[in-house]
Amino acid sequence: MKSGRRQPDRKQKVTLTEVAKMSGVSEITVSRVLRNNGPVSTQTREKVLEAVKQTGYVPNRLAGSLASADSNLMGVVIPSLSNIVFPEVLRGIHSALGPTGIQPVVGITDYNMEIEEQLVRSLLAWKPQAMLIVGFDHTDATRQMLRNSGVRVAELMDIDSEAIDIAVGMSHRGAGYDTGRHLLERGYRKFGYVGHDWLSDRRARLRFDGLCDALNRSGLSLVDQELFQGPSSTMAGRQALQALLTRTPGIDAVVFSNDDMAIGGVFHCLAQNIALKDDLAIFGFNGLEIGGALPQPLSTIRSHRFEIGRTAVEKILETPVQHGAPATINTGYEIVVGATA
Amino acid sequence: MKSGRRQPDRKQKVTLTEVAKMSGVSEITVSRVLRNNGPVSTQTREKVLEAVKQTGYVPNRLAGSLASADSNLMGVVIPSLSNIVFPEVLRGIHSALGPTGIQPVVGITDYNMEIEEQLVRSLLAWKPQAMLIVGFDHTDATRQMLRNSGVRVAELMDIDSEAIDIAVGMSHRGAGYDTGRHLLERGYRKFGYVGHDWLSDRRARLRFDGLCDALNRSGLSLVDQELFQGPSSTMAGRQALQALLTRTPGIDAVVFSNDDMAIGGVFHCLAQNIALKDDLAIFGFNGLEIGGALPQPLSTIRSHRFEIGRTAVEKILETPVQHGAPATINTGYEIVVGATA
DNA sequence: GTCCTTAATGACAGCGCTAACACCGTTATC
DNA sequence: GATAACGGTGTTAGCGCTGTCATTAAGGAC
Repeated sequence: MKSGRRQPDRKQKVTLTEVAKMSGVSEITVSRVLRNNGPVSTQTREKVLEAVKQTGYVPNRLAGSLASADSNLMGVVIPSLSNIVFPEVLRGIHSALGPTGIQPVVGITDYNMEIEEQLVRSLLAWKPQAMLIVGFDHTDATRQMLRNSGVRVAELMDIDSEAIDIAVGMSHRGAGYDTGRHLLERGYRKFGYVGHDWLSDRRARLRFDGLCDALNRSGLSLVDQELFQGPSSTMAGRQALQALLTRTPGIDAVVFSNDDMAIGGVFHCLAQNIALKDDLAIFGFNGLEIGGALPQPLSTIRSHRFEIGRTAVEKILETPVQHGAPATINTGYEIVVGATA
Repeated sequence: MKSGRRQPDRKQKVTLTEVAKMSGVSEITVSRVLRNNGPVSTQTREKVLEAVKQTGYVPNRLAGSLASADSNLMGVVIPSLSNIVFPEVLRGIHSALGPTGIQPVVGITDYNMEIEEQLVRSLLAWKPQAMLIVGFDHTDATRQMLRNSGVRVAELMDIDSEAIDIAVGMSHRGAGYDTGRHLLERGYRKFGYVGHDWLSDRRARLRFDGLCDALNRSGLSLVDQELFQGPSSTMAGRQALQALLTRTPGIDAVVFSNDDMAIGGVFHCLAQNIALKDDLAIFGFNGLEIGGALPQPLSTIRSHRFEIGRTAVEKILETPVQHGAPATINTGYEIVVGATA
């Protein structure tokens, strides 16, 4: 038992030292074998690998990363997992991370900037290779920390503001605007809006602004709107549409804050025998798979959530440190014509 | 510039040493202040905090964890993010982890046991506090590593096999069986099944087995089944139901592998004017929110995905090391009667 | 044979932090 | 007034690994 003053039985069971002793070489040689780094004879390599197998040695990355100042972790900060879009972004991140051996450490802010700050602080403590974070709404302290960290930072989803380092996403204002144009071109004139909590979803707000903008330019404005306090959901969309139509008859097109809500709207129409598109146009946002499987495919805008995650990781790994000028990558969006508008 | 042989500009910018010097105390005192650990006078504490603020010091957890053999990381291994249930489990995990300051490190296996092994290996290298992993299908090496690691291991979702340490989930066999009983009691007799890839979804297979079991005990068996090669999706469910009904008319109840698929089935019926429940019963699994928002709420079984994640973390944090006997926690399920069966 | 290069290995210091113990001065205890 | 107890602080020695340089042996060039 070696132990100096430390507990004899700390967590670590087998260390490099043991493997080195067993295979009759130095620690650094074992390290070289394991990392495939530096010249090692085939003989030695085999001896070492044999010893590794025998001992069941598991390297300690904490020690490794500390010694080499290179952690192979990536911080990921997202507001929520309830909204389907973020798991999809995560998928994209994972897909790009797969081959690199980098592991994501995920934090959830619940749309709270204080929690986000806290989270960024503790993620940076792991000396991550890079940080991915959703949106532009951060406290000054958060922005400060991210800038000072020196690691690459990607702000995801949105490109309507200036990035700390790089931003990867699409213009939500533009999407809202194009939604309005699309519906106007199809002859709709009496617009309603059904949305969810704006405080937490700044991007929904941007789309709303874009929509209003498009209407205004045609001398129109929203006839009525219904905002649901809380996260978006199908049920909320269904109920909100009912409320809206009851309060304000005559509306011929309703734009929803996203597909979840819009599908709820579709369900309301199905239940009430309201003819989609003819009696009432319904328009969503996101382009979820389920919208395309509806009896009448949902008219919506497809955002490229998976690509946002993947692209961000790819871009960030190209250059390991922050270069001066912030950049923006537009992953775009496209209108899905569908059959509900 | 201190630097010995190392690069003068490694990643770390400000260290404890700097903060200590600036505030005129020793490193350990700074450490104590920052960890709120050990007695420190208010005066000293303030001096230190001031210096921390001035320097923008960010602790290095790699070093801290190495020194204290205690990492505050938790490994999480899930098969996929495409299937909505796993993000919900993740939510549960996050919710329980929130107050503890432990960060999850997430790995995705894509339902591949080799990748899983690889992933477990590299997650264990971070000396996590515990490991959460979905299901019981692991390679021997994976099981070995998990057992030897000494850290708590929770296997999630399923409780139909013996756990390495603890299992948290529900009986999928039982859910399938109860689905069958429920439909039989309602007088359905000609059963069809629509499912997705069994290779990747062992739990769907267990439910299927349970269903068949229930039918057999009533002297019945499936009339026909349609398996979709690939991940579950609403569109797949819709198309598969169509195929099934075309091939085998006269079926009066179809059990789907999950709600995604079942909702696709509902959409098919809506599009074809097939009267749900009367002409054809549709039954899902999961109890997704959207099923309840349909014009006719989906009949299904609610699994407690969020609770599985939360409970697993809570249980695992109660006792920090593996105790001998494997345990099982049943989070249960319940039938949601709905209006489609 | 000399010089140079390259492959293979090792010695050593140190990454940034914390556990363990030691120490000092002050106050409480009798 | 001696002893104990405690708050507050520092010294020291690592945690387990890898970067850097040194060393040896084995070829190749000429």
